[in-house]
Amino acid sequence: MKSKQDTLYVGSLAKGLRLLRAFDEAHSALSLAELAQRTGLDKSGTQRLANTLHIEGMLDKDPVTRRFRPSHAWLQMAYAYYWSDPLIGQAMPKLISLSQDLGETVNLAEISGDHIIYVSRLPCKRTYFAATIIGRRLPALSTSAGRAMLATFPEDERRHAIATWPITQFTPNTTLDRAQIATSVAEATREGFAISTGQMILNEIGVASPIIGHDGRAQAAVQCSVSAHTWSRDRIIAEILPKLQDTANAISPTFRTP
Amino acid sequence: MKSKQDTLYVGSLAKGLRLLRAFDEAHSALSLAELAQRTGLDKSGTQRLANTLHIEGMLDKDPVTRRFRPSHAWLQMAYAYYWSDPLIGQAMPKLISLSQDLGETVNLAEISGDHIIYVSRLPCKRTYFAATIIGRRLPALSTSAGRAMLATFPEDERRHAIATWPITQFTPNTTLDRAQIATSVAEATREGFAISTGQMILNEIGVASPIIGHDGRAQAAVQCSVSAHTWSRDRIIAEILPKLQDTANAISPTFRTP
DNA sequence: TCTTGACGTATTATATAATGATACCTATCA
DNA sequence: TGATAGGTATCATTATATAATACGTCAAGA
Repeated sequence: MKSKQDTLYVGSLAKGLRLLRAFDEAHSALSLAELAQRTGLDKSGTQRLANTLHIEGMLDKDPVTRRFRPSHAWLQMAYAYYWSDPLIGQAMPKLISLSQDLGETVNLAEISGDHIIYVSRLPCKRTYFAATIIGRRLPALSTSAGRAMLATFPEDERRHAIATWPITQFTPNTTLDRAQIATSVAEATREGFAISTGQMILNEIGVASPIIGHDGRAQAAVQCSVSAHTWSRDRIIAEILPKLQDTANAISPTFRTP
Repeated sequence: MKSKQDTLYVGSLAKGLRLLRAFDEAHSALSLAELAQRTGLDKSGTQRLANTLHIEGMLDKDPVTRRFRPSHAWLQMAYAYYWSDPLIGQAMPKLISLSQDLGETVNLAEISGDHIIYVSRLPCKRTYFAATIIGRRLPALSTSAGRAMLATFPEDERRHAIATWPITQFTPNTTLDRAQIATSVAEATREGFAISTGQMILNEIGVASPIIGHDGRAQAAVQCSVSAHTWSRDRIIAEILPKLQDTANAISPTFRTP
């Protein structure tokens, strides 16, 4: 086995993390054998690592099926994350007000490489499960929040991102044409917000307004998801957007004081 | 250094987890030295472990202050947790309806040893930060949710818990007298719900209704937090409780089908 | 009822990979 | 300018993780 950068790199720890990452939406409870298969580790190693994680309280083990599952510790990690994110403390009360005001689902998204990640979600309507829980990562180019943020980046960076960042087709309407995305982002640069339709799920419209940092770049965006059945583009711009932008702007100034 | 259970236990992995656990609400960004101090590991070890976690994307490193912070991966872990919790998928849409219906903050709590942990939170009003984020662990005996769940346990277990589980004084009103807690839990056993005042924060009232599993024990509870300034005990029981219990009951049956 | 195979668990000899001491570098402050 | 503290890099040593193997258990199929 190879070390990525010898001597400052602890392989066993990295392997343990591989086990943790083996769990996702499609793999919520894994047997030892599945764990071994998904991580590419051998049986013995998986056994030892999984046992260690179990003893340390990172994995629960069903006493009858012998399957491992994420433990409550995984939620505590989110808790610790929230305290460490300089944005979230500022944003939270304002997002709550906004969601109550709009009566629609409000999200806070941050950029995470070439994806966005939903850091906070305040669902107001029944939607599909994945839209109600935090930590979801989506290709930035396919989301209103991602486009709104990207729109604040320097032009060359923007162009590079549009050309290279990944796109996954979620619905028949997911925009795969990068030229079209470029248009959408350019519009967002001009207008200061992004709007997208049916990218993740059909008949869902997303609007997003960037939260601008001290350097002019957005690290985050306030986003709102509504149903196309009850909302038109014009009405969104007239009724939702102003409040959305006010909220985003209200969060911006205090972010990372210089 | 000693292994807890020789040979099936990987010490380096466990130490790496110690680093992760060093982050909490009071320690959101740690320098190498602080990390070493908080984990009790030596400088070299901390360096290697922290580096590994950084390379693997578990810790972000501020390039200027050189401090480590939880990365977005910590939120992804919460995401994976949600898919693995058999209760949450059932509960989520019903909790959303409830919170919209009540216009008050609704939480889903689960038992976690002698604590409760908030698994889902739907804040509807501005409150203190910690009440808006998931993953918070609180002593079960000091919370309405904890008492509501405990109330469904067999009597000897209940008695043992009341006698031994930890209590932390958060406010001047936090009940420290275990006899009083016993009374409160007994009442919850009779009535099928628990109500508590000013345990975590002054002028906050919590009501909780247990979600009963197939074995008659509650693994979770639906909880609602309101302000004592606008709500009386009687009005809570008249207006909030019925809906709260309906929701809890609606979640129960499908939980862990036999 | 016996055979087979898949899976979880336990043991052990071996050498790899984690270790911790030490030295180096870079800031900050007196 | 010198001293201190904190971060970074190097290296010999052996403790510790490893992978092979063997054992136990259960369920399916013949």
